[in-house]
Amino acid sequence: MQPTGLSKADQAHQHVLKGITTGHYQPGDRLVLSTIADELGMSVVPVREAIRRLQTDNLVQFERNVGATVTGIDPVEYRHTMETLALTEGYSTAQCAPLVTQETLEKARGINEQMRALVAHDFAPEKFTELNEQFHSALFEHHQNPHILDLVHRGWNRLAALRSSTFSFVPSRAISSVAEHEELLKLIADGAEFSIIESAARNHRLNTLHAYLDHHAKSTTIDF
Amino acid sequence: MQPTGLSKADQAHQHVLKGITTGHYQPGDRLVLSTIADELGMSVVPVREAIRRLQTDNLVQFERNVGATVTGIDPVEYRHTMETLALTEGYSTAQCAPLVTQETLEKARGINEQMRALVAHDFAPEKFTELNEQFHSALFEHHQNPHILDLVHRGWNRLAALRSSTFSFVPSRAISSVAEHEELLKLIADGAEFSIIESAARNHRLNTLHAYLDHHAKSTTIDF
DNA sequence: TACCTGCAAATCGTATACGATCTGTAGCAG
DNA sequence: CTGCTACAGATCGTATACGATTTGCAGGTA
Repeated sequence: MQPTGLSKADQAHQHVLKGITTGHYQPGDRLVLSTIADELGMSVVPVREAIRRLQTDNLVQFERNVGATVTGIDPVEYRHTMETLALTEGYSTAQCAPLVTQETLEKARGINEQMRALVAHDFAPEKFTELNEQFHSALFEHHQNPHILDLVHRGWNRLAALRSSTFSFVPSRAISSVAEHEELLKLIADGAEFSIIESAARNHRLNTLHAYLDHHAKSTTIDF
Repeated sequence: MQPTGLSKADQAHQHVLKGITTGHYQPGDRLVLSTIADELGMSVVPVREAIRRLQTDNLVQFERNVGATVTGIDPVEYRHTMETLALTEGYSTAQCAPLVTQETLEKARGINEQMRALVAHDFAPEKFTELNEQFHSALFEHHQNPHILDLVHRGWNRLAALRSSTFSFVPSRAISSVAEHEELLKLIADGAEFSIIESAARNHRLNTLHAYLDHHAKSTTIDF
């Protein structure tokens, strides 16, 4: 075999992570160690390690002597995740702004135009969310602080796992989102100062969150 | 035995974490699974899990088929850690500000006075750092978002592990620090708005970082 | 019917055993 | 003396086996 193929624990990690993000494992599903081990043709030990890694990312809940379940779409959890992402991504975007090249700027504009077209014609929440991630990735991906970059990635992973794309529930938010993207790009292109860009990027995400919360408040009586 | 004592993996985790924060394990030390397992009278499996957990917190570095070492005092890592903590703690402090009770405020003032006394009389960096953590904990501990609170805690853990208390290298920073604490308390007591408190708390930590960087730049020729 | 008791199945937690990989060193060739 | 090779020790990676805990259900009792 290859001298440095991934360790089995890594394989298991990727497998389960993919299963969660693609929706093969639905929130609430149980993740039985032995079952997954059989599927991958390995013993339970590496699988166990993979599950625990996912646990620290809050992608699965783990109860001792009972087992692991995929973390559910708890509205409270959604709020916490979005808030954390607003914080980290906002900072990250602001700090990367001076480093954004003309080329990257163009790329981001292109993605945003695709999003605009999608909104106008046949809106598909999943595709929109995917483009949305690409758009933001382009703006923060070159962050110099690996810790913060890692936090941003974890946030996106968690959102993907929740599959609770706000745009599914609140399509109208997509329009504002595209407009805010354009504004953000303008700020970056103009070389706006750090705090301006940070709060723009942060509020952009918080606005999406609030759109969801407003929508949710109308469809349930439970206040959270 | 107790029906639900900690699992051995948890015991191992706590043991090694404590070893790192207390300095029993120094940065750069190797953490050999079998050795630790013997010390704790358990097999290597739980120890392995504990080490990997510490790895995701960036407290140890792990190389496949080689082993784990305690993360060293890399100035670059220190900067990244402090920057991340500035971000998360600043936000956390700002969001908790409206919830801070009169009682908590008094407690924080008391701690800060102890710090002031320490600076005036026999300055001890370790004690000062400990009080510093207590001071800030009081202000953010009731944060509603567990994700962010967790990030703050991880930051502090990492700092404790690095043991690279800025105040050891730059004692003069301690004086400014106490003054900034007082300012921060005043802002909270006066009910200053969110962004004011956030940037005050963030900059307070960044100032400590910069004090360290300036000091370090003078004592080495390596620019980073 | 409602509730308690006890057993059995499922599942996780850990120990032990063995194979895989890396690192350092001793020995040999040039 | 220098550089390469081969071997031995150390350490991790994983499989297998067994014990511990939880859960659910069946059966009995009030």
